[in-house]
Amino acid sequence: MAKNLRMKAARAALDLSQDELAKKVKVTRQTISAVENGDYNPTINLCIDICRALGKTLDELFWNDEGGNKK
Amino acid sequence: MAKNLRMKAARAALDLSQDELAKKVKVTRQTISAVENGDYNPTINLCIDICRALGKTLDELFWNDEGGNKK
DNA sequence: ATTTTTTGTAAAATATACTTGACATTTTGT
DNA sequence: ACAAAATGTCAAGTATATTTTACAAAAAAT
Repeated sequence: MAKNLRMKAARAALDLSQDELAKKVKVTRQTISAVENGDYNPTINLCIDICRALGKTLDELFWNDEGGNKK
Repeated sequence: MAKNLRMKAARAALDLSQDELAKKVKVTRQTISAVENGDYNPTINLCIDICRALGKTLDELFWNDEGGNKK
C-alpha cells in the first residue's frame, strides 16, 4: 500500500508527534504510524477524527483521483 | 448512528439497487444496507469503492462539517 | 557524543467490520 | 389484489482493524 504523505505533512504543519496526534484522536501511536505508512485500511470514523484533528477534509487527506486502490 | 441519505440519494440517482451496488463494489448487500443505515463504521477503502461506483467523492458522501461523530 | 524524543515494527490478544444464510416487511409493477 | 423485487434485520462465523507490550533504529536536543 502507498504511504499517506499528505497526512504526514498536515501533521508536521501543526508540529504534532504521532503520539500527540494519537492522543487527540484517542487511538494508539502504532495505529497512527500504520495509517501514515499505508500498512492498512482504517475505519472511516478514524479517518474523520484524524481529519478534524489536522484541520483537513477527507478529500484532502484520503482521496485520490487517479485509479489505484487494489485489494 | 445517522443514516447516510446522501449515499442513498446518489444510488437512487443511478437507479441502482443495493444488490447491484453491492456487486459493483464486491461486498454483500447487507453491508451496503448497513452502511446506508449507519449501522456501522465502514473501512475507508470500502467508502472509496462506493464513491467511485457512485461517481462521488468522500467529502460528498461521508464528510459532515457540523461537529457530531460520537463513538 | 550522549541522552531524549520520535518513529518503525512485530507478536499475541481483543474488538469489530464483513460474510453467509435465512426470514419478515415494504415497495413496485401488473 | 397479487406477485416479484427491494430492503431491514438477525444470529453465527470469518477476516481484519486496533490494542498492548516490547524492542530497535533514526532524528532532535543538549
